[in-house]
Amino acid sequence: MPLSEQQILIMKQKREKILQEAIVLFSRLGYEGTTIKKVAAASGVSFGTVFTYFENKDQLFHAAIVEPLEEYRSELLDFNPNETDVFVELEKMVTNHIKIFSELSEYLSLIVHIIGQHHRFETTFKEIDQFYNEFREKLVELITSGQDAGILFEQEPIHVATAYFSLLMGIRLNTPDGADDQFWVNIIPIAIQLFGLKRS
Amino acid sequence: MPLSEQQILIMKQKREKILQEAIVLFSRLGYEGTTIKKVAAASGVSFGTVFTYFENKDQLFHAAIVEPLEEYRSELLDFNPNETDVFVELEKMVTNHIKIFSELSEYLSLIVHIIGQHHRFETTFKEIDQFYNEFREKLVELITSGQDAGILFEQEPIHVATAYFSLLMGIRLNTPDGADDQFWVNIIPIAIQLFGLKRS
Amino acid sequence: MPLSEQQILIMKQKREKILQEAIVLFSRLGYEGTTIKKVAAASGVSFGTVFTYFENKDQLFHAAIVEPLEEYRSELLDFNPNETDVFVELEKMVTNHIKIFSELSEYLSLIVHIIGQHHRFETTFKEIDQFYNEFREKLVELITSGQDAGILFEQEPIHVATAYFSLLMGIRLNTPDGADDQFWVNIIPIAIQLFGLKRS
Amino acid sequence: MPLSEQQILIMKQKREKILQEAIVLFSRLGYEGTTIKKVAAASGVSFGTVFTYFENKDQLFHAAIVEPLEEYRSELLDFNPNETDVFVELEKMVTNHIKIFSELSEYLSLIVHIIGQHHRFETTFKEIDQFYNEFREKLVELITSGQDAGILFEQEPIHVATAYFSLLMGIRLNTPDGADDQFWVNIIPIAIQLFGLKRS
DNA sequence: CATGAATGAGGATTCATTCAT
DNA sequence: GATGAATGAATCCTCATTCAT
Repeated sequence: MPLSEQQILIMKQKREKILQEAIVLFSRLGYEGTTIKKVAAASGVSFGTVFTYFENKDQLFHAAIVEPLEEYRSELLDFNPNETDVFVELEKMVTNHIKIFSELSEYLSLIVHIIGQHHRFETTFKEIDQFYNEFREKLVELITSGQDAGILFEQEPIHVATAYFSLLMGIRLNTPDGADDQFWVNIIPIAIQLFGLKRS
Repeated sequence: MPLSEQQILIMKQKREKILQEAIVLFSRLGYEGTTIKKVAAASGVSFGTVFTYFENKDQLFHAAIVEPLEEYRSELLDFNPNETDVFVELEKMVTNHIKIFSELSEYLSLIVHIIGQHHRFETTFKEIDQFYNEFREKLVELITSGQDAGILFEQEPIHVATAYFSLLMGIRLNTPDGADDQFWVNIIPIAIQLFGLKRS
Repeated sequence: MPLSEQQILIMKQKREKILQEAIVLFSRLGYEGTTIKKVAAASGVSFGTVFTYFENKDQLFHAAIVEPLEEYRSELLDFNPNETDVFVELEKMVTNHIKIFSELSEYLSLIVHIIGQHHRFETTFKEIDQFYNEFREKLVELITSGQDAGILFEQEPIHVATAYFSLLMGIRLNTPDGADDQFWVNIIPIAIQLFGLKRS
Repeated sequence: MPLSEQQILIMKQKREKILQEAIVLFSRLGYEGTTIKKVAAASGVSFGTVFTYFENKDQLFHAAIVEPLEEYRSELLDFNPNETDVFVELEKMVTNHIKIFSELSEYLSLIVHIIGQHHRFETTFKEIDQFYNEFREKLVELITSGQDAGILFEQEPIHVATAYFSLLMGIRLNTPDGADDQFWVNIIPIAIQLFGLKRS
């Protein structure tokens, strides 16, 4: 007797709830600081139920990293590296990225947690690293376009891409969650400078 | 019976050794991942000896963060915000900072560990935050000098300072330990751009 | 709505299947090593179904011991203690017993498991013990017959019976499952010696 | 500062105490039925202390099997297979073996526990099996001597050895701990019969 | 009746901390 | 001061059992 659609939906939601709470806890308390007990309490399920949805703590952690990564991937890669008007595209892209990062909060702490301890979380780290490289490659294309079009100063594109991503991450890391929107808006032109936009 | 000078020296060295190994372990394995036993083994002292020098694990952790911070503080604040030739001072400063950060490695992971989890390590975090503010304030002075002298574009100085520090941290975080010196040299001009240097 | 005959048959078979697999698992893995999940998987039924047929794990365990015991009881007691030709009867009996024990394998491990831990499985142990006594009593009759007839040396019959049963059990226990038939045949005359058969 | 002799002695005794209690518990309750908590309580030490002396439960179990085995090995192998007077040697040996087995009690249940579940305790089982083979080989020598000397009937020696050991084990297994000495004495002549002693 | 999600008690193990030597 | 044995709280995980569907 298979589960009813209703049941399946409830289970999906329960799994999602556990995962969301796990992300928050992992990012605030780290891997060891987060206990299954805490995750269960935060999710409003019993201790054992966490294990119904995730085989073990490691797997929960892995899922907490990787599943949201997929969502962010498309959002962050949503720019056209071959756009003719590089200036406009760049501004649009940075604005978008800043917005995304400003809302990332908890999750980014988690990512940083992994990067900072990649020795420990190798498998998971690799997935992040792969996205990181993908992201930079697409940025390189855009930067090269801009340099070819004479809109950007000549700089090694990969280094610019690295610096740009690092800036986004560093700022998000150094900025308390409560920062107002204006702060993030102010950062936009500063970040754009990294690309070496020629001022007319 | 007072300890001989010899004794005191040996004890100082022992404490220092334990602290150094603790920094490495904490940064690689995180707070919970690091055990006193591991610290003792790495330092070549017995288990109980760690407690002779540090009251408990928390205190050891705190010391592992705060004590090196003092060293880095003076190194990082070693620039003159009122220098007449802002351009030269800026270049010197950035070069110096990049050098420091490129060598920071293990320790910075630790700092990031704390920042990412400031909820957990409040007291320790405050000390880092205080340095962070001090650093930015001094940068603001320099940036303002540059803007007043017409060498830098007008931008909100505090945001530039924030972005600059974030960039340093973000890059160090995203760069594997083995990166060669040339990489870091290449970052220098890109970082300088953040300050809005007018190109002639 | 009463169940159809068909239904009842299917259920009986299902119960039997579960019990058989439980016997195998209990004997290989012990009581705690055997989980309901494993039993369910081995029986091709779902987890909860096991509880449809057996109230709880203890009951399943008890059934796994006791139900086959009934089968073996009649097989093992199938000899005539008052037979005139004790020699023939003895040989027939031992041959039969050896055959039964050689095929017992898994199940006997289980019995031994209980005997070895009678403190834990008291109720179940008593059932085994009762059969043990019944078996020995009937053996005593046969032995007494033989001694009275002057075919067997005088020895305390109950001790001979005890030794005989112990031998059967000990051999089965010490012999790997794969032993060939010849081995078991070779044991027959050796076992018979226990009874003190006068050699002519 | 090394531990004092006094300390070392106390520790040795403590380890021995834990091991002894573990043997009793393992044999009464089986592997899973025995918990570290119970072992600790029975030994009068705290929970964590058990782990000071034994790395984990598996190791404790292994030690509980193997360490006494060494003691019993020499006791059980203490007979001369080349003795001229096989009859005397045989009687002496059996008497000795019966005595040992009668006192073995708890420990033998443990051995049986392993043998009955050799699938699960492979490494440990191998050590027992090795002793088993060693014991039978030495018995074979004695039996062969007896047959060569015309004192024993011709029977396949290895099978006799197997049956003899099985008898010892089976009896010990089927006999409650409280059995009086007389019972064991009575078993001696019955056991000797297995060897096929020619009656004069 | 069959299924399998939910629950939480119980078990092995780790580890910070204490303290006697 | 140095050592490491003793302790037990806290953690992850398993699993029997319940019960809604």
